[in-house]
Amino acid sequence: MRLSARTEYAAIAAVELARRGDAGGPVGMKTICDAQRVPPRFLVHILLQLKRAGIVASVRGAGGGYRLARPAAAITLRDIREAVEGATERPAPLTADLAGASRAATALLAAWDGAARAEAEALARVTLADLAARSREPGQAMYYI
Amino acid sequence: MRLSARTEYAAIAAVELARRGDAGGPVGMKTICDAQRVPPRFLVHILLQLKRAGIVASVRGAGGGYRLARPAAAITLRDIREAVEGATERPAPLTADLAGASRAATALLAAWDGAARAEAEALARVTLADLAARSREPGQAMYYI
DNA sequence: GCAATACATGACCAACTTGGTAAGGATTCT
DNA sequence: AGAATCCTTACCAAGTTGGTCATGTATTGC
Repeated sequence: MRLSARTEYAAIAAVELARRGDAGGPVGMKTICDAQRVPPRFLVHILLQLKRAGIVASVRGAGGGYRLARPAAAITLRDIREAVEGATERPAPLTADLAGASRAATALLAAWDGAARAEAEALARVTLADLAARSREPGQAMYYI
Repeated sequence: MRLSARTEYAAIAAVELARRGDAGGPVGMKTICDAQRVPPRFLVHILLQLKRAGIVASVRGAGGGYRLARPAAAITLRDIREAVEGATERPAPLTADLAGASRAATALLAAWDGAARAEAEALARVTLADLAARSREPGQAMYYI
């Protein structure tokens, strides 16, 4: 799985919003950037995409900022990835001339799609609430590469 | 899951080789291209990658061509994708400054990695032998998008 | 030996994507 | 009014992708 910087930043920001919750009013971009070392000029665009996808909501003006548009338990990593990368869930067939599409190509396409589905389902099982909770657990085992 | 043209072509070519089997000697590039509508000049490079990865073997000279280097049942789509796209299996963390890596980032990384693993395992379950057999089944249900 | 066949290799290129910056506009609070 | 903060569009450098081209090298058949 290839992970773009946009997607990673989007997830980091969303988890940060989930961690802060609704109390304390909306969270400013600056706060997120400071906490997570994300280039602010870039995060603007990403948050905008999340907003258009209905994942976050914004409050303009002084004292404004962002909050999650839905409960953290109702937002998954899959939602976030789709919001940022577009719903390119399913691998498009190169061999689009359907008449000549060999059965081999058909079988292949089904296989690619199965893998894409497996990945998407794995992402759909992780909610922002999970991640926020996990990020608060003390003494958690470090994740090593 | 994003699927590059290289990967798709590589898989198509590999399945074609599996379909033809070892009888009849090596299969020429031209044969593959004609059967599957792949630009020949491009396929050269892809087959070379597959060769370097030990997935196909080549025979040079007149009457030469390609064949699978291993039994079709021992080659999976995962092998092919890794051969072509490089073993970029695991999403690299942007927040590589480990000391400051928040627990949130750590939890996220584990989640991304889980999804990548799920996808890779799904691909590893599909062998070229499966695909070749499936491509020979008559009256198979068409795969619609 | 020679020509034809067919893989091998590296250079090159246009188009697109990615990651990020810049600047000005709109909205709200004080 | 003025400061804070989000919104929008435009722009840009660098890398990746999807190919093409030219040329080299190995093998077979005559």
